[in-house]
Amino acid sequence: MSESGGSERRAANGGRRRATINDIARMAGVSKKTVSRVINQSPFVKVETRDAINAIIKELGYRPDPTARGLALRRSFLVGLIYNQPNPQYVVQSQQGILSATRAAGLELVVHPCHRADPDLLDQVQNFVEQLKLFGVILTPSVSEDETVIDILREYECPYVRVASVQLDEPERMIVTHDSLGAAEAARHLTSLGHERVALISGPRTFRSAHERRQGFEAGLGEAGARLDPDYVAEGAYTYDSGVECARRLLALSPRPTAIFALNDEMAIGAYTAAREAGLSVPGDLSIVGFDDSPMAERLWPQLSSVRLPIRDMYRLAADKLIAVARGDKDAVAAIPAVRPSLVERASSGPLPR
Amino acid sequence: MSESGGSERRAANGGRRRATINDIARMAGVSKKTVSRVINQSPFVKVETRDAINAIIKELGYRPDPTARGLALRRSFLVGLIYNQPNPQYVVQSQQGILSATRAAGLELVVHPCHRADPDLLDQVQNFVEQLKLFGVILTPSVSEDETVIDILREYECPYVRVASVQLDEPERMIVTHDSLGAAEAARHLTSLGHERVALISGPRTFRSAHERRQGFEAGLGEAGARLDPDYVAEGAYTYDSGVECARRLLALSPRPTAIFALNDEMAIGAYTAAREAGLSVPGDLSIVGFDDSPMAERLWPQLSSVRLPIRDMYRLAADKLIAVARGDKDAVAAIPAVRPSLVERASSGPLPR
DNA sequence: CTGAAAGCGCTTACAG
DNA sequence: CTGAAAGCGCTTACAG
Repeated sequence: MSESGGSERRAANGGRRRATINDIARMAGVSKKTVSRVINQSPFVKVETRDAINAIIKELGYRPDPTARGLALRRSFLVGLIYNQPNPQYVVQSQQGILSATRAAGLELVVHPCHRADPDLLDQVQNFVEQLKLFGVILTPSVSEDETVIDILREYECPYVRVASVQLDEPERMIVTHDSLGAAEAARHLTSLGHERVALISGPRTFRSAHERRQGFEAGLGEAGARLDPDYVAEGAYTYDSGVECARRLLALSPRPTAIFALNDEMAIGAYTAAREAGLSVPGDLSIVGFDDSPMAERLWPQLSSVRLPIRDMYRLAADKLIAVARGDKDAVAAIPAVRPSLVERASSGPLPR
Repeated sequence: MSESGGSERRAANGGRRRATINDIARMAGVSKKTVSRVINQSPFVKVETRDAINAIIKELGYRPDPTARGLALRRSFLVGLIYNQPNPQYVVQSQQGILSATRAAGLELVVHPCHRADPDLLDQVQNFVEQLKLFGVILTPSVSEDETVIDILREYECPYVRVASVQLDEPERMIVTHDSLGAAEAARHLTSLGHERVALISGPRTFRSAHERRQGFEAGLGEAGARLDPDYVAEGAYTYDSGVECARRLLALSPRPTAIFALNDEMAIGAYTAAREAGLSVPGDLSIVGFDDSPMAERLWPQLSSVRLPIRDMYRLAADKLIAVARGDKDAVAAIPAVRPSLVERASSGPLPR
C-alpha cells in the first residue's frame, strides 16, 4: 500500500507460484498451443480468441518463461557483446546503446571481453555462442575484424552485427563507422588553420581503424595540396605511453611539426605531456587533434579538439539491426541510418604559429 | 589442420548434433540419472562408474545444456550485475573482476545499469531476477544501499552480494570497502605536509560513500588535532562540473584553503580547472587530493594524488563470495579477504606554501 | 482457425 | 550405489 509500484509487484507475484501457459490455457478454455500462438504473435488466431487470451495474460501478469522457450526454440533471449576494447568509455557507451534497444525487445545483454591474441579465443567464442544459444552477437572493433571469429558465428548460424570502420560484410551484418571521413575532417581543419608540417601518431597495424584513419587523414591533407611526410609519422599503439613517446620523437624533428594528429585521444593526451616537457604551448606552438572525443577531451587544459564517433547511437543501431534481421523485417533493416564521425573543435588546435 | 584450437573445435562439433545426456548414458551403459549425478558431482556414484562416464564425456566434448538444466533447476547460470555507477572505469573494472571469477565456474555475466530515481526500478529488478532466474546478483554502490531493491532479491530468494562502503548486511552478503579508512589516510597525508586550512568537496547525500569518506577524513584530521571548518566544505555531486563550481567557491574564501580533498577524482579534476582559473599553481599554492585513482590521475599535470580502491579485486571477491555461498562452502566464504583503500601519493599534494 | 501428442535436455523424488 | 517415471514450461509438426 506504500507505493503503487510495490503493490503491483506483489500482486504479480500473488499466487505464490507464477502463472504458466497451462494456467492461461485453462482459464481461457483453449489449448496451450493457442496461447503459444498468441505469445508468438501468430496471425492464425481468431481476433476474439486472441483478445480474450491477452486479457487473461494481462490480468495474471503472465510472462512466458524465457528458459522454457529457449529450450524449445533452441535459442535464448540473450544478446552477446564481444569486445576487446581497452577504452572503458567505449565499452560502457556501447553497452548503453545496445541496452536501449534490447530492453524494449525483452532481450538481455551478456558481456564477453576478450583478447585477440588469446590462443583460446575461438574456443571461448564457440563456447559462449553455443552454451548460451545466443539470440545474436554484436562485435566491437577490432575483434569485429577477425574473420576466424566470424566464421564460428556463421558455423553456428548465430546472427551477428559487426561494428567496424569499413564495410567488411553484408550490409545487414554491419554498422560502418567511416573513421576515414572523420580523419579527413581533422586534416581539413588543420590545413585551413595554415598548418603544413603536420605530424601523425598512427595506430597499431592490427587495427583496421588505424589504417582507415590514416588513409582518411592523408586524403584530407591531399585536398589542400598538402601531404604527409613519412618522417613525420610515428607508430603508436593507441596507448597513453606510446603517445608520449611518439610525440617526443616527433617534437625532436627539425623542422618541428606545427601540428600533431593522434589517431586516438589516449595518444593525444600523451602528446600534451610531451609538449609540456618540451616547453611548448598548446596551441601556440603546437596544435593537437585527437580521435574519440573521450570525456577527458573536455577536462584537459587546453580542451582537446577531437573527432567524435556517436558510440551509443552506433550500438543502438547495431542492436536494432540485429533484432530487425532476426525478425526478417527487411524494411526495418533498410531504415537503419548510417553513422558518421564529426570533428569537435576545441582549444587545442589553432592557427599556424608565426 | 591449420591450428590446433580450430581443429579441436571442429571435432567437438563433429557429429553435426551436440551430444546430449542420453548419448552419454547410452554409451556408458547407464541411466541418464547416473550421468546427471556425475555432472552434478554427487558423491553417490561408484568411482569406476564415474571415471568411465567422465571419460566418455571428455571424449565427446559433451557439456550439459545450461538452458535445460536451468529449466529443471529453476535457476540459470547467469550472474547479474546491477549498477548505477556513472564512472565507466568503475563499471568496466567491476565487470572484469566478476568475470575473472565466474568464468572458471561456468557462469556468465548479464549487465543491468539502472537509475535509483527511476520509478520503474523495482519492477525492473524483479523482472530481471525472475525472468532470468539469476544464479545471483552483485550490486555496486549506491544501488547496493537501497533496501527496497534488496527486499526484492530476498523475496525471490535470489543470492546476492552487495559492495558498499560499510557493513549493511550479513558478512556473507557483503564486500565492505571501508572508504573511511582511505579518506583518513588522505587527511593524515595532508596534515603531515603541514596543511591546516583544509577544504573538502563533499559528495551527494544519497551516497553512503560520501558520508563515509567525509567521516573518515574528519577523523583523520582529528588525529592531528586539526578540524574541518564547515565553511570550508562545499557540497559536490561527484561530477566534474560540480567540482569546478565547488572549488571556485572554496578558493574565493579568505583565508584561502591551502589544500582541497575532493571525494572523487572527477571533482578533483574540477578543482584543477578552478585553480588554473584563479592563477594558482598546484601544489605550490594549493594541494589537491582525490578519491578513486582513476586512469586520469596519472595523465593530469601535475599527476593527482588519490585514494585507490582495488575495484577489480573487490568484484572478483564479490563473485567468489556469491559462488561460495551458493555452494554452501562456509570455509571458502570465511577465507575471502577484506579489502582496503590506500593512498597513492603523486605530485598534486605538497608541503604547505610559506 | 484450433488441438493432442511428442519433444527440447535436463533434474527430482521415490524405490530398490 | 543405480534406475524408471514424471516433470520443468514452453514449441513444433501434423491433423483436422
